[in-house]
Amino acid sequence: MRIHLRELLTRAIEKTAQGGALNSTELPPVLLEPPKQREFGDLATNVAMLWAKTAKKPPRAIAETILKNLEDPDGILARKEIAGPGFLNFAFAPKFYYQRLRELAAGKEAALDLGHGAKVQVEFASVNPTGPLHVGHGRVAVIGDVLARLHEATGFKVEREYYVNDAGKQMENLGLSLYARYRELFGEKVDFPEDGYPGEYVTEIAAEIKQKDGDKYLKETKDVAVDYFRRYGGHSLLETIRRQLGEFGIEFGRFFYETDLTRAPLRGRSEVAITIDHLRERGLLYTEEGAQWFRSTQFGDDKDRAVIKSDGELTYFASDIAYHRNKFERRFAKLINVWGADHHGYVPRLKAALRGLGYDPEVLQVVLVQMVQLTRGGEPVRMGKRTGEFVSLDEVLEEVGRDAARFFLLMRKSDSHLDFDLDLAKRQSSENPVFYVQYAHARVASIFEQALKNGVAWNSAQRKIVPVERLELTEEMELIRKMSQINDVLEESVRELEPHRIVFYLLDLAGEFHRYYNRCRVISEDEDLTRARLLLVENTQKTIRRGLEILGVAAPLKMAAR
RNA sequence: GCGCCCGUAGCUCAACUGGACAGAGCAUCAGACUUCGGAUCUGAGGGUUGGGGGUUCGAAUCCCUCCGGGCGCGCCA
Repeated sequence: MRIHLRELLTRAIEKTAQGGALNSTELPPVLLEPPKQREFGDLATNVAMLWAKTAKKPPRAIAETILKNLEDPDGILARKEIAGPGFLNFAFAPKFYYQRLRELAAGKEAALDLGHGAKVQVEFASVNPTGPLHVGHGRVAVIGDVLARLHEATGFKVEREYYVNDAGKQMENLGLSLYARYRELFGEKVDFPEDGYPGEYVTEIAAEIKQKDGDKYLKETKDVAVDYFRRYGGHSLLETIRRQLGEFGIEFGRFFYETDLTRAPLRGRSEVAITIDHLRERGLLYTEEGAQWFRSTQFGDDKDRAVIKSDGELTYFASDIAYHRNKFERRFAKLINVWGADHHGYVPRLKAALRGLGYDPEVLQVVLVQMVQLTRGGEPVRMGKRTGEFVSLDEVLEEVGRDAARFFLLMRKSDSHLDFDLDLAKRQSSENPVFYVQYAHARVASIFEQALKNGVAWNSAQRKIVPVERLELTEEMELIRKMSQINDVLEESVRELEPHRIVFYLLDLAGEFHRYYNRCRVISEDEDLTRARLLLVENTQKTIRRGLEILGVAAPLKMAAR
C-alpha cells in the first residue's frame, strides 16, 4: 500500500527541495504510516515537521508547498490535507482499492523482493545435545525458523544453520552421567556426578547401550567408556532434537560442529588456532597468569576475555570467535543469531572480537529471546533443566498441536517474557487466536463450496472480468485496505526482525473478514455482485494463507469437527 | 555492587522506533442469524503508560533518579 504513495510523495518532496524551500541538501526520510485515528485517512507523514528544523520554516507552510507539488495523475487519492501541527494526511479513492484488488488477484502483490537474492544466514536453536528440547528452546527455534521463512518470502536467499557444541565440558558431563547410569543398571552403587544430567532420558540411553553392548564398558577403562558414552549420547540426543524440531516443521540446511573448528586437519592447524593467530598478529592478545587474553575492552567490552586457559585448553569463546569468523568468510550479507536472552552479556564480546578481526560487526544481528512461562489453569508450570523436571517440547506439541504451539510462541515480541497458557492453546473456541485466523481461512473455503453448489462460474477467465466496481461497502474497502498492507507489514517485520507483527496483522485481517462476513452475504441473486465479492474473499483467503505460510502454521480448508 | 531487558485497562499484550484523543484480545455487562460454518459479529464500561524530574513544537518511546520484576557479570559451556 505504502509504495504507491511513496513514489508520488518523494517526487513532490524533490520538487519542493529544488524550489529552494530547504536550506540543507539533505532530504528528510519519508516515513509513511497508517495514522492511529481512522478519520485521518489511510497514510500520514510527518516530513514537513522533520523538515521544519533545517528549513527554518513553519511545518504547515512546508506541508502546503509539498501538497502543491504533489501530482496524482491516476487520481488514486480521494483526500489530501494538512492536519494538526503539520501532518500530511492522505486517503485513497475507491479506484485505488479496485486496482489493489485486481493486482492481488493477478498475483502481482505477492512478489515482494527486498533482498534481491542477498545471502542471509540464520543460526538458531543450537542447543547442546545434552538433553531434549523444552518450550524455551521451542520459542527460540520457532522464531528463528520464521525469521528464515520471512527472509525467503521477501527475496533473500536463506541458509539455516545449527551450531553443535560437541566439544566442551557439557558433553563430558553427559558422558559421565551416562556412565554412572550404565553402571547403576548393573546394580552398582555409584555417586552421580555433581554436574551431571539428572533427566530420565539419560537412563534410557544408558539402557539402550546396555541392550546393545551388554557389560562391555564395565570392563573398559573409565576414560574409554566415558569417551564412547559422550559420543553415543551426543549423537542420540542430536537425533532426538532433530526429530523434535522436525515435528515442529523445522529443518536445517546445515549442522555445524564445533569439533570441526577445534580439530586440526592432518597437516596444519585448526581453525580456532588460526583465528587466535590472527588476533595475536594484530596485537590483541596478551598473557596473564598463564592464560591468554583478548583485549575486548578496546572494542567496548567491560573486561578482557580469556581465549586460552592456563592449562592450554581453549575457552568456549575461542571457538565461537572462530565459528563467526568462518561465517563471515562465507560472505553473507546478513548474519542473524537467535539466542536465549540469558546470553545477552555475550554479544559485546563477540562483536568486539569480530571488529578486532577486521569485520563489520553490524552484519551480525543477534535476536534475543526471553523465557517462556507455561501456565495451566492460571497456575505456572514449574520448570528447570537443572533439576530434570521440565516440560519437554514433545509434551507441548502433544497437548496443543503444532499450529497452536507455533502461533503462541510467536505471539509476543521476542525480548519480552511469554506466558504460554496451555489450556487456552488447546481450547477450540473463539478465545483461541490461532483458530480465529484459521477459521477465517476455512470460512472462505466454505463460501466457495456453497458457490459451487449454486453453479456460480468461477475460473481464471471469469476472474479477469469481475466487475470489482460493484464493491461499494465501507467494509469492502476496509478489507481491501487491510489486505494491501501485508507487504508493508512484512517489510517492517523483516527490517526489525520481529515476527510477532505478522501474527498481529493476521488477527487484524481475520477480524476484518469476520466482520464483513457478518455484515453481508457473498452469494446472492446478483451475479455480478456475487463475482465481485467472491474475488474479494478469495483474495482475503490468499492473503491469510500467505501470512500463515510464513508463520509455518497450516491454513485449513475445514476446521476439525468440534 | 555493575551491565542489559522489562513494568501500558482486572488478566495477556500491541503501539511501524519521537507523532495526532495510548489500541486489541480475554474477562464483565447488554445485544445480533428461518439463508454462505455462531470457532462469528455489534455495543458499553474500564488508563496520571510503576513514581518523580528533564530534553522539544510533540514522550509509553530519548536522558537522569527512585521503586518493583527478570537475566547476566568465570581461565563454565
